[in-house]
Amino acid sequence: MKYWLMKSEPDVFSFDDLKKRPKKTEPWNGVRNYQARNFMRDEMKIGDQILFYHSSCDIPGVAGIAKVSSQTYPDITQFEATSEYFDPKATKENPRWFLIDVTFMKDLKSFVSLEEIKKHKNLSEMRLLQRGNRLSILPVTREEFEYILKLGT
DNA sequence: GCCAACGTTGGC
DNA sequence: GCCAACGTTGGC
Repeated sequence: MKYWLMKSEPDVFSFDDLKKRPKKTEPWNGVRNYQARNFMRDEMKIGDQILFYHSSCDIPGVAGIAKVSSQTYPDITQFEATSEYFDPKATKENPRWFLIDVTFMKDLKSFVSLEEIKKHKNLSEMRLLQRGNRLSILPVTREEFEYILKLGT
């Protein structure tokens, strides 16, 4: 099993929004970055655990725990001409963008802010903290995942 | 709103 | 295939 951190802007789609979805599940559509796509297409498997991270907001940080709940499949928004995620170069025979479904797994007792994460030496190697890392999906080690889980408990 | 970092695009 | 220009991300 692998561990991941997935960023979402809470104004657009927050951890609470995920909990309110039917089956507490959301297809992670709209990713248009190849590295992030490759993670979803090639590496993320059902049952992998996810730190659900709020970005571009007043207090960035990990809001809760989710999990991967589907195998990879094409992001349908790439075919929809009216979608903001429409990609004219993608075809159904040859889709360009893939995703997985994300499902709510559990709440944290307390939000683990980016500020808090930065205080802990054990987390200093996290890709999240490395310079210029703007990827919306990042791998996390088991140790980092468990450490953050503990901070939030 | 600023700006560093970096991905993408397109002309050559 | 290079690289300048441009766009986006995201913390501050």
